[in-house]
Amino acid sequence: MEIQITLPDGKKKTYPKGVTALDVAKDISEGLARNVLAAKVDGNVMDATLPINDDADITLLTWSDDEGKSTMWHSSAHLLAEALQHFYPGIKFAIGPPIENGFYYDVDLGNQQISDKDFAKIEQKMLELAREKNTYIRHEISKKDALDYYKKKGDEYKLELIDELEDGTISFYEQGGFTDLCRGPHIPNTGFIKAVKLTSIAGAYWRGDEKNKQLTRIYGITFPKQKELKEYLELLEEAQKRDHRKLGKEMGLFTFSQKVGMGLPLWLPKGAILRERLENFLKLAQKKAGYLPVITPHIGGKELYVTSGHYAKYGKDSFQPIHTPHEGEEYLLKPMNCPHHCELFNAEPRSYKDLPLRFAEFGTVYRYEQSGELHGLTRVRGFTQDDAHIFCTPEQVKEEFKKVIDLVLYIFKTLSFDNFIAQVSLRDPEDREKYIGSNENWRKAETAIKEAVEEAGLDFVVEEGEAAFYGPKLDFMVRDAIGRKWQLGTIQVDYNLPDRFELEYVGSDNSKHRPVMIHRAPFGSMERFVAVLIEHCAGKFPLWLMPDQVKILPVSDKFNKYAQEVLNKLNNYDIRALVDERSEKVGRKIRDAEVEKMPYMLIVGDEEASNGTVSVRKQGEGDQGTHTVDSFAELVNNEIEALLGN
RNA sequence: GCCGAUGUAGCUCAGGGGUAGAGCGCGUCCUUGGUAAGGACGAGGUCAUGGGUUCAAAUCCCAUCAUUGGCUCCA
Repeated sequence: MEIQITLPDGKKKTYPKGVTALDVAKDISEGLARNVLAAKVDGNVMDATLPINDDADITLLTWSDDEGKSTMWHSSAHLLAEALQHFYPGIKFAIGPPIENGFYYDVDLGNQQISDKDFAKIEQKMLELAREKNTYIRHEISKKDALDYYKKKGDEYKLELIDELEDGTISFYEQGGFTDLCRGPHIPNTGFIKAVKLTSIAGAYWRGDEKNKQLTRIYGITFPKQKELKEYLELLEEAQKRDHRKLGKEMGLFTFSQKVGMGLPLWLPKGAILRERLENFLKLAQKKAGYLPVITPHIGGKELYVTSGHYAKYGKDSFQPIHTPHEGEEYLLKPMNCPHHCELFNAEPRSYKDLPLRFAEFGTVYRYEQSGELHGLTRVRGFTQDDAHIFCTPEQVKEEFKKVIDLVLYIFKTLSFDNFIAQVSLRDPEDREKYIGSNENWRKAETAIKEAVEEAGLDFVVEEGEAAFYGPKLDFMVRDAIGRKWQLGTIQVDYNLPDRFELEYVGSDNSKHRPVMIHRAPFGSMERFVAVLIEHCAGKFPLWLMPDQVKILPVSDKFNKYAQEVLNKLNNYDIRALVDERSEKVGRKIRDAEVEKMPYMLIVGDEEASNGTVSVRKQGEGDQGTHTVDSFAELVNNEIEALLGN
């Protein structure tokens, strides 16, 4: 019996039935066969060593394929388990999947302890086992036998997993002296793993539920070449240099104080200037887009949040109410601006002619976050949202939504954020209880978002179960220096709050109607946005955002006076400059200015002072020749205008 | 909140049961310079906090606090 194998380039070849992907690879070239980690057969990733019995499309997966990498990391998790089993008798295994950068295994060590000091010996053992080139052998096994195996081992985690599997679909994988419940696929043998690095150790709850027992999670990563591990570690190191916490400190942008409280950032002058520029930039864009400014207080009466539904949902997990000393009133620190904005809408009778009504506010909100979750400026307890709420008719929703998408994209483009992910977050179809509002409204909102996103031509991913409890949303996600995903901009459709606050407008038919609300924040929060911006540009902000744009470097003390004259002139042009008056050589002043990422340096000495000029040096680019102060100012302002696209 | 790690000068970090260390930064003085580090001298620390062990603790032990890597959560 022969079968036909179709390769990705469309080439068809005939092989005897039962041929393996590895055989096919060997047929193509020995070199390829040495690099095949797994195979995709009719769209399913499987072991390269399994027989293929029917005509099939196959793709051979190597290290250059994401699926090849994750197969190897999955196999690496098994290898880690085998090594752990060697050192920690009685260890129980939970789950050990591949992840984006490597893999982990969750284990229950019983009374034994493990720490990162043990990593070296575990890594060595893994490499030793890898060198044995043990094959990963797949065993199809009956549910009963699977259960018996783990009953004997006393591993309740695997038993729980098997319990949920259907008989006939269960497989074990065995390599060397280790057998694990596993769907697969795996690499042919452990020999592909040439470099191993265990990266961290952490607690993780069994099945991700904090009510369950906490297991020990060991993270690691492996590579087929030692060199690649080295490169990866260097990359990590580079990324850490961009960490906004480090750069924020170095550049004097923000700080924290124990006395003020954890998760409550303090903006230093330079950071405040940066943030102010961002705010002004957005304010201008919003003004053009028809937003109206509003201002609301930092606290709100408890009833406000009872009405909005937030009290029932988050009351217990918020900063607790503030009580007035004599009247016994209760106020909450505002965790969001929308209830206040609803009351602004309600302040006057509204006509359909007023809609869409767009209320914008840089509103500072306070949310209780668990202490362990706080992180630099990306996860804080007090932050300022670039918030706005659009009140519109149901017919206007899609159009307004699209306009907001345009605004977000304009902002991202201006700041050259290009590698964001647009994520449409919908309800969890399994768990309707989590959400408030009618099915009808949810369906309307979800449809409006999907249509708006499609019409805007945006690439997006859909995540079920990620919606806010009151409505679906479109989030713009970006990654930070260490690869973590953060939500920046967000746009959310809400049919719920207008109901709860009984918002109404008079339609053209002279009867009352309920408006729809769109919550939106292009930056998300100023804190998080600045954090991501810092990491994105490694502290080299666009010129218009730089807290200090120009440093004037007198060649010697004798020219400090002329430097001050230049400074005054630049101030008149609204250029933020300062003078390096230290008694240092100009080479030193240049170096320091370069290191602190000063966009422009103006060297002034005898020649410049007598001609009323400056010698211009651009950060990272070097000498730009001599300019008059006026022409330099023009140059800077032109550059800024070009960046802002005005 | 839970599990792990860390906490020494303004910053980055070394050290380690018996006078507290380096580099950078900072200050003073010398030098007055031309496109990425001039020189000399100096100031700065109850070694996170509180207990314990010890003749003696920054060092060992315990607790607390903070920071940090994860987990859970995230309007």
